[in-house]
Amino acid sequence: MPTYKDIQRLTGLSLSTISKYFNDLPVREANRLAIEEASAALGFRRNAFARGLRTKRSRVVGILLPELDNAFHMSIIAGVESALWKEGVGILVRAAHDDLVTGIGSLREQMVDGIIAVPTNAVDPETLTTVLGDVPLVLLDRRIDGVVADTVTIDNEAAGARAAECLSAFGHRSVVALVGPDSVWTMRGRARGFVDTGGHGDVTILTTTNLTVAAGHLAMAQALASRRRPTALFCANYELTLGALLAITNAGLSIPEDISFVGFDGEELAEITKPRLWMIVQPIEDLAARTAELMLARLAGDTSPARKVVLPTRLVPGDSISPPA
Amino acid sequence: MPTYKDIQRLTGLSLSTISKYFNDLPVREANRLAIEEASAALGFRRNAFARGLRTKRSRVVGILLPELDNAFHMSIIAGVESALWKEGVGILVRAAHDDLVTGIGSLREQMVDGIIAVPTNAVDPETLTTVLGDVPLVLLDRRIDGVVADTVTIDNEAAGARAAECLSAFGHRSVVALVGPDSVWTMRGRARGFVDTGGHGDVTILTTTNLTVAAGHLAMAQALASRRRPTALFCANYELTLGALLAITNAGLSIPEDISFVGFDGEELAEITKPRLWMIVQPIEDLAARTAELMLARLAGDTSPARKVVLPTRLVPGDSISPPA
DNA sequence: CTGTTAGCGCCTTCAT
DNA sequence: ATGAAGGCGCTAACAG
Repeated sequence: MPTYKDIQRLTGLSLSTISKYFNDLPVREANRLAIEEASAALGFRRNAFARGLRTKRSRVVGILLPELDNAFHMSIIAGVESALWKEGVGILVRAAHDDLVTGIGSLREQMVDGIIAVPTNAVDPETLTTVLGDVPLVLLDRRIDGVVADTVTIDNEAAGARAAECLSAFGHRSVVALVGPDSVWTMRGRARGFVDTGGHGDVTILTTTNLTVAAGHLAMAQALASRRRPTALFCANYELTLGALLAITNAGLSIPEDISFVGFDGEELAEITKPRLWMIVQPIEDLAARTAELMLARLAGDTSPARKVVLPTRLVPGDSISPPA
Repeated sequence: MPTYKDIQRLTGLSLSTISKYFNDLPVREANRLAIEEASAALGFRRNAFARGLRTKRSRVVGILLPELDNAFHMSIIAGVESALWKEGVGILVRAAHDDLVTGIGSLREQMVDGIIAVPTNAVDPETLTTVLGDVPLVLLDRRIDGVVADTVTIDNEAAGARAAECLSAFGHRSVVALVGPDSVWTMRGRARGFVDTGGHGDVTILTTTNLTVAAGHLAMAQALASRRRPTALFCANYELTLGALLAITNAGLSIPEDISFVGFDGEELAEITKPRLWMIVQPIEDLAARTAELMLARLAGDTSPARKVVLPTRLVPGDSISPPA
C-alpha cells in the first residue's frame, strides 16, 4: 500500500502539502496536478486507520437491528445507507438480539461515529448513557421508556385509529385487530389507537406470538373458525396482513362480502389483490431520510436537544370494506 | 477515551505488558488482575484505529449487494453476520447499484479485511484484480464470467430441472416457467435447467421485467388471460411465486385443478396455502454458513486456489400438482 | 501556499 | 515474564 511518502518521492512535495490536497485545502495548481498524477500511478488510497487515529472519526455509522432479516427495517436501512453514503459515510450493521447495550458497546469498539438502533427491550437509561459515551444515538421505529435520544417513528396511535375509523365509517361496530406481541412498542401503539377509536363498538384484539406470516395465518385461521367469526379486520403489520389474507382465502371467504379488511404496509400487495385492499402504509423513504438527516446533523456537531420526529402514515383506499350485513 | 497510558498510570506496568495482556499473551497473575481492575475502572476499550494501523486488519468484512432491500440476500447476510460476529468480525454493508468495482474500491478505502459480494453485471477480471489488491473476495449467489474467485451458489440448473421433473412426473407435457430477467445469472440457470429437462414437451419461458411481486403478478395475469392458458407452472423465485399465486387466485382459478404449481423459496408460504404448494427451496443457512466459513478461512490466511461451492436445493412436496386434464 | 515537526494509541522487536 | 524504544500513516499546529 502506497503512502504519502511514496507520493512525496515522486513529487518532491512535503507531506503536509500532500495532506492538504487530500483534505481539499488550497494547493498550487501545479502541485495538485503532480499529486494527482503520482497517486494515480501508485494507485494510492489514504489509510483510514491512520486518518482515524488522528481525526477520531471513522465515517462509519453503526446500525443495530433486532434481526437482519426483517424486511421493513431493512428497507428503511436501505434508504439510510443511500443517504449516508452520499456523504461518504458507511454503515456497520449488527444484529442486536435484544441486547442494545452490548450491541452499542461492540459497535463503539469498532469506532463508529454514531449509532442508529431499532430498540426492543427496555434499557436502563444510565447504563445506556455510559456505554454510549459521546456517540450520537438515533432510535428508529421504536422508543425506549425513559431514554432521551433522537427518535424517528411513525404515529402508531393515529395509524390504529385511522384503521378503526375506516371500518366504523362503513358502519362496522364489531371490529377486530390482528396485532403482534405486546412487547413490541409499535404494536402497543397501533392497538391502543385502534381500541380508543373503535371503542364505541365491540373491539377485539387478536394478539399473535410473533410478527410472521405464519403467526398471522394461524391466529386468523383460528379466529375464522371460531363461533363468532370476525367481520371487520385490521392487520397491524405487513406479515400479519399477508398471513391473514391467506387464511381468509383458504377459508373460502370473500373480501369484503364476508369480511372487511384493512391491511398494513402492503401497498404493492393492495394493487394486485382483488379487490384492492385498504391499506395503512408507512412512509419508508421519509423515515429513512429523516433518520439519515438527523444522524448527519449530529455527526456535523449539532448538539441541540434530542428531537422526536413523528411521521404520519398514509391511508390507501381500496374496495375491501363494505357495510356489515 | 482512556489508553494504555492510563492503565500504566494505575498499575505501574509497562505499555508492552499491558499490550500483551490484551493480546492474550502470558502475563503474571498479579499483573493480569491489576490490569483488569484498572481497565474496568477506566471503562477502557482498545482503540481500533491504532490497532489497525499496526496490524493492518480491521476485523470488518465488506458486504456488497445489488440493493439492500432484497429479502433473500438479506436473509443470507443475516446468517453471515451471525457467523462472522461470533469471531468478532463485523460487516460493513453497501449497496453496489450494479457497480462492483466502485463498490469494492470504496470498501477498501474503509479498510475491510475481505469482501463478500453478490455481483450483477459483468466485470473486467483485470480491473477487478487491480481494485481488489490482496483483499479476499467471496462471490455469493451469482458468478461472474471469467473471474476467478471463491464462489458460493446453489445449483440453479438442477433447481430448474427438478421443477420440470415434478411437473412431467405428473404427466404434464406443456409447462411454463415464470422467470426474472435474463440479465440475472441465477435466472438463466434456472430457466436452462427447466428447459433442458422439460424439453421433451412444450416448454414456455415467461420472462418478467424484474424480480418483484408486482412483476410476477402482471406477467402471470397476462398469461392467464391469454388464449392458451398455462396448466403447469414453475416460478423461479419467491417474489414471482407470490405474484403468480395472487394472479391465479384473483383470476378465480384453482390449484391444482386449473393449474399445477411449483413455487420457489416460499417454504413458509407453502405450509399455509391451501393446497400446500410444491416448492423448490434454497438452503439459506448453508449458503450463509459456507460463505462465512470461506471468508473466515481466507482471513486466517488460507491461500489455496479459489473454491466453487455449489449447494443443492431442497424439494418440498405439496398437493399443488395434479395430472393434466 | 509550503515545509517542519510532533504526536494519535497501539503492537512488536529486542534486550533484560 | 517484563520494559524500552521505534514506528505504522496521517493530520494539525506552527513558522516561514
